[in-house]
Amino acid sequence: MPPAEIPAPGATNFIHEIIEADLRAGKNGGRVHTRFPPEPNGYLHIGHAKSICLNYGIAKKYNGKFNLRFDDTNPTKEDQEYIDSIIEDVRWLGADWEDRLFYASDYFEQLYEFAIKLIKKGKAYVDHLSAEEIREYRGTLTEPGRESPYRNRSVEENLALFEQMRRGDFPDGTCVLRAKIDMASPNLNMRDPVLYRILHAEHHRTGNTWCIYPMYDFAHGQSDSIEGITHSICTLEFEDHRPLYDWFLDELEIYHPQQIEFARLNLTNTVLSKRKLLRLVRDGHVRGWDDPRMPTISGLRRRGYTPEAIRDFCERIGVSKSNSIVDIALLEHCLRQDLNLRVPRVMAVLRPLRVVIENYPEGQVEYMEAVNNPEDPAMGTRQVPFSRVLYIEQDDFMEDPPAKFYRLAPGREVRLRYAYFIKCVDVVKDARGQVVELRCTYDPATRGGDAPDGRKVKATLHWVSAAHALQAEARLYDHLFLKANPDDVEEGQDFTANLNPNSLEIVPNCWVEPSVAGAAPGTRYQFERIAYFCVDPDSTPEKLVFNRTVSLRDKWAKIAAKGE
RNA sequence: UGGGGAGUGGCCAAGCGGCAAGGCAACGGUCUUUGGAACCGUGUACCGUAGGUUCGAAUCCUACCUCCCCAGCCA
Repeated sequence: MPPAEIPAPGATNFIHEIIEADLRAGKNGGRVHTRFPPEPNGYLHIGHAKSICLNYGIAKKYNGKFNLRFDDTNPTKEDQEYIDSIIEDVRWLGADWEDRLFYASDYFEQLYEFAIKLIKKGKAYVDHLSAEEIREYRGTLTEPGRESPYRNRSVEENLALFEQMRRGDFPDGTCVLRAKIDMASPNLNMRDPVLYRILHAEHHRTGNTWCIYPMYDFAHGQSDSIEGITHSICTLEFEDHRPLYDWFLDELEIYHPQQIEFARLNLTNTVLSKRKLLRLVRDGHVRGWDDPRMPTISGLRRRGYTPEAIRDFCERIGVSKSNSIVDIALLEHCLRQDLNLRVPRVMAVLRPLRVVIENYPEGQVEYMEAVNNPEDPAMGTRQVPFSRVLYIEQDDFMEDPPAKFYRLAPGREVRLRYAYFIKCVDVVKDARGQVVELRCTYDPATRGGDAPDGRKVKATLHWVSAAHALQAEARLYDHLFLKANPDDVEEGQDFTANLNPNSLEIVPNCWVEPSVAGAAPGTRYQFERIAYFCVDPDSTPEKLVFNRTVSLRDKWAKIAAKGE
């Protein structure tokens, strides 16, 4: 259920409540305008999706507007690659910024003018203290800071110095522009924060036109103001920056957006910080930002997630101000919920066990009609070839079955989905005693899956015709981290100690029914009784490659696990 | 021991003074040509703690406890 389709009135979280109160009070002339303001220094992840859905959802719900703006104020960490990926991801998630794609760098000249205004008001000064000295002068959490000796330079001197900074007269680190607020403030953000620093770095958009760049704090609030953002929604850690943003807006006498903070998303069994995700990529713990195990949007997309499932998830987790860790099982639930209704079924055997139907004529092939999706008859049917030699799943046979195992066993009869009842009459083993083949017989009267005499079987197995099946590789993914909280480690260890060594299992020799031939990367299927899969971009016509998106819920797995 | 936030069943989360929604998870069961899906059922939540106000408090007041964020010329 995309946010775009639920314009139903009524607050569903505390931010909606605030907005509705504003609307009732006639604030902003009834206007609602939000934005998503990423820094292009990494890939977007599921936590960002929460913010995107929140902001875009609000714009849709209250008939407002939504901007995409890059807060690109630090050229040393940003890159066009990130801009491209972010644009792709936000669009894929379904948020529409129409023609309002902006960059904080679009406002560099304006921001510079704002700085001049503060200097002229005697509210900003050029400080020649070194970075270390500034830190020392800032004081601590419990002790007030000290004023810089350069704090009381004249307006003229500050203007001249700032002009020189812009002109490039000084090397990096020589001096900074600082706001003149209160070195004794209990809020460290108010202790004369740095506004501009010298960075002789080429900016991915403005090139070399600037060698001074505004700090995020000096750019963010004003950018929102410039864009007429009515509700600046951000995460909790910016709560104590709010007084600073308010100070800028007041001193500059410009439009005043309202900042509202909410708790960022945390998910069990994964990490959601850019720093840690970057580390996983750099250290080769995963194959890249779009590794299907990554909680990045690109990773989830490659894994087979749908935007709808992610939106539904973001809807269900709610929005509050308390730090929380959402169970990743909820994300997976939303995924299954969505996939179940729209993804076609297909039969595939991951770990093949050869089955020969002794009484089935050699060379004969029958085409069985199979339903593409029992949840949606409109998806039609397909023909699946059946012949004398088949493959079934190794797990579907046990020579010495325990009590609740209903599947195939010596002498037992089961149903082959959409085909016949078969009975196991013999088990063929190799020299090591491994079962390598099953000899079975079929009952021609059970074609279609029912016995005219009314006898029942307790299990239905999926299968594939050996002569017709396509070879494939399956990549089975599991949680990236073993512990719900990856940061729960022993002294001296870090989160990588909790990495799941089995987060990727490659099953090289699988067989899938021929109907999937030619499927494009990204195509999703449910391999019946196993899991949802999608075609990976690594797939070739010769060798199909499938990613396991999410497994089916498996009651037998639970029963089996309990038995052990 | 400065400032800013938060504490409701295993995990999220409603609740805004009148006698604790919902979802996920878990556990039973029904049904089933996916042990899938669907459907039905199962939790004495002393609402962080202790006091107080009130006929009545998760909701108001006081104190305390615990957790998170802030000392980048990062965002």
